[in-house]
Amino acid sequence: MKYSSPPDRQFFYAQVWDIVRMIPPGYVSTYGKIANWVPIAKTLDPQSYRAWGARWVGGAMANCPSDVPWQRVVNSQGKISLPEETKGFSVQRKLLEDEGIVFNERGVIDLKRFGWDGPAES
DNA sequence: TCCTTGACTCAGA
DNA sequence: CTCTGAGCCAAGG
Repeated sequence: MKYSSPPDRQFFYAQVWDIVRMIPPGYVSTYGKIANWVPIAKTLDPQSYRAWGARWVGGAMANCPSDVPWQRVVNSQGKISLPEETKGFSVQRKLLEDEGIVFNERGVIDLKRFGWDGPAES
């Protein structure tokens, strides 16, 4: 069956955190890319992973240890993936600006300029 | 056990 | 550029 083996949430999160910790200051990555860099459990259907991996990464960010630079993870549009009125939004934006990342008028980060290419590129 | 909800992404209009 | 719909797992109430 497609989802016979439930993903090990703890393990998945740990892998995500490891990758996020590799993002250099002043750069950002996206949920989707990170999901791609995490090895897919062989028991997991690739199609489901494609549809849910990014959200699981989001879940990992929501539960990350304090040593993980979660603020360097944004959505594929280059925007902070949190409601603007929340505390988290302002915290994330400030942390990123302190690292030198620039937001345009619409609150969008230029991924061409600040996007990180991944573990392999480092 | 059923129902809701979630830090997503991509294609199409 | 903005908005919509589809994709479809898992934890928690």
